[in-house]
Amino acid sequence: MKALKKKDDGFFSKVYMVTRLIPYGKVTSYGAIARFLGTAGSSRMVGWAMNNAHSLEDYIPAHRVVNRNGMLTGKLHFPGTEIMQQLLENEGLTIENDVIDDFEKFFWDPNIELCPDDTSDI
DNA sequence: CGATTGACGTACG
DNA sequence: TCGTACGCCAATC
Repeated sequence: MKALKKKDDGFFSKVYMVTRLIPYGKVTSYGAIARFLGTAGSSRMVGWAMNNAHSLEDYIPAHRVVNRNGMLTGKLHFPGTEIMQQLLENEGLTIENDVIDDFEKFFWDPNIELCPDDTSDI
């Protein structure tokens, strides 16, 4: 059964997995991911994972992950100060004053979309 | 090896 | 209602 079980080495792998699953034109929050992983209070780790994501070979759409307020807090960490905003706008979102307009409208909750029940076995 | 930091979130005053 | 303090876990200095 281990084969079926992804046995994510840890918190980070899960974060990357979920982040990669974020559909085009959608965004999510660190807290949502953290909660999906079962560690709602460890939202900080999600941010750390994003920081480490730059070293990953896999492409991690970190620009689709924002804070609870829908603010592009991590945009400063991108190669360009406006890269994150540009990417989101390219996906059809509207960024105003570094804040996503209608954030909840584009919000993508992994707990709902990914069916947490499935992860129980996978 | 110990202390600090870190792309957040929640609780409390 | 707004501002400040604390907690989470891992990585870095």
